[in-house]
Amino acid sequence: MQAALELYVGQGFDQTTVAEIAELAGLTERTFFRYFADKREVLFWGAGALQELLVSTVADAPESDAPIVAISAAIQAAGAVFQEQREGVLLRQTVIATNTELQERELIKLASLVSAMAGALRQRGVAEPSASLSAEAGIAVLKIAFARWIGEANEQDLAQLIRALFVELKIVTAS
Amino acid sequence: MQAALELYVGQGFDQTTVAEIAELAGLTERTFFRYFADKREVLFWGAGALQELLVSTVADAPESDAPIVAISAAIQAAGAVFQEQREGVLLRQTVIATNTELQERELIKLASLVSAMAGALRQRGVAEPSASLSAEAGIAVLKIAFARWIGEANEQDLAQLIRALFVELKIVTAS
DNA sequence: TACCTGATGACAGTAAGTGACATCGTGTGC
DNA sequence: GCACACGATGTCACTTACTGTCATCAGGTA
Repeated sequence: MQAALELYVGQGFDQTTVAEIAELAGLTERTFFRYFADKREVLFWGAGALQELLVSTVADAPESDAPIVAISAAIQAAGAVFQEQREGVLLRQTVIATNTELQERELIKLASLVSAMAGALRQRGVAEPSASLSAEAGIAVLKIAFARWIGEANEQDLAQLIRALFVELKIVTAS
Repeated sequence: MQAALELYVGQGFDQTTVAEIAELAGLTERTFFRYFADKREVLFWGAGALQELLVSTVADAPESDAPIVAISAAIQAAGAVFQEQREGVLLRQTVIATNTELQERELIKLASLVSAMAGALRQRGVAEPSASLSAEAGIAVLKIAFARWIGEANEQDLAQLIRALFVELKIVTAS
């Protein structure tokens, strides 16, 4: 992972071959593919942990919380994690921004988060389509908040940005 | 396109080589790649037209319409198009459902629709983040409505399903 | 000591995608 | 009627991601 990220950042994702990564890491190309399904997957190793965080946060929310409130709590928790690792997150994102296939991979990971959160809501007794709608709304907020958090120089608090966007979403959909 | 779809449906996307498609279509592999950036893109030829429909529907909505109302109209218009071509849409979707990379491609097309609609809203004077939030909400509704429309045997009206989901979204986010 | 097992290497092969150049058919100006 | 320009296609060589298969090797166990 370290070798791959180093090369992706240094010379670009497209310009980096798996052979180079393997050599830098001191192993074989074949071994690389035993750990990562493809060249892209290296950048999404943390997705599993993120999903667990979201699911457990939704699951552990107070029973009285409405679906969207539980989702909001989960997204904020995710935001806090990003905030803690700002440097690494920014680096990773600069790489992703340069390559379409990486953006595709990121989107399917987000879609997986939606499914997982919707499942966690259903576990709480929330019916469809409310569960899916809430989960989708949460990821939509995360996407926009994340983009702003990265795009703007002045470092805002991501969790706070997320809260503000949930409020804005409420206003926008109320019309 | 016809040759590719035929083969994808008949023997599966993964099992179909570009060489086969080219042969069936009576041209060269190289020529195939002059028309389609990759093997996946064939299935998304209509994305451009869909985007135009969404953008123009948003643009042409009455000035008095709130952002979410304009978005709702656009998504319903898209739904109507799908409804008209139900057979083809279903066929296409069975192919996409079998392959992860196709799902990724579909997601990035949807993300492109979000950007386009958000742009159309900004053109109407809607500020960020309202524009992006509304557009994201609209695509979220479309995704869920589409999944239900396809998944259930009893053929419901897609536009109607979409309308119901916008209402549900309003309720869900109001909490 | 024999053995089992999980991780890695070695190697051959498939197929997607790209770049460079040749060819061909069609229309246009003269 | 002819030379020419140009867009579309074919040809070919090449890179590289990814896969299947078998050999090897190190560490732990009976």
